[in-house]
Amino acid sequence: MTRTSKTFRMPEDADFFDRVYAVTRLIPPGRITTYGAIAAYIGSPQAARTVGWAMNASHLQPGYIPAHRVVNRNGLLTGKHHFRHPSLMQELLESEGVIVIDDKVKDFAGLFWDPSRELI
DNA sequence: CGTCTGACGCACG
DNA sequence: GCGTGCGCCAGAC
Repeated sequence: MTRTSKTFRMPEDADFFDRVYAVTRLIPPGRITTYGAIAAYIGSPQAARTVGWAMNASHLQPGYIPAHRVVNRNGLLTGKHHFRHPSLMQELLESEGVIVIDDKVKDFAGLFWDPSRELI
């Protein structure tokens, strides 16, 4: 029997940013998701932009937040300029086996990790 | 308090 | 395929 989803309970009192970070931490290495998918999962399907804003402050949060695993809906590494070096986002992804060509994730569909589908 | 700016995404022309 | 406008949430000024 294959288990493709994991149980996960979002803290009731978590604010928007905390919810974003909670989901982002659950993205498995070598997989990717999108700003919009995270926004939709935490109940604000039109707040993809705000998810990006949250990523901008992710390095100030306690613990490790794999922000490099979040790309835009086309698989583009739109957040690369916010890492210590513009190439770091791609390097982190490639270290996990993700191929990036021209700032775009290869096999985006196959690597896409949708919290709405993976988390219960 | 008003206004602008985003690591977005969608509708529309 | 490209430009424009808007909602979403938060922070800067």
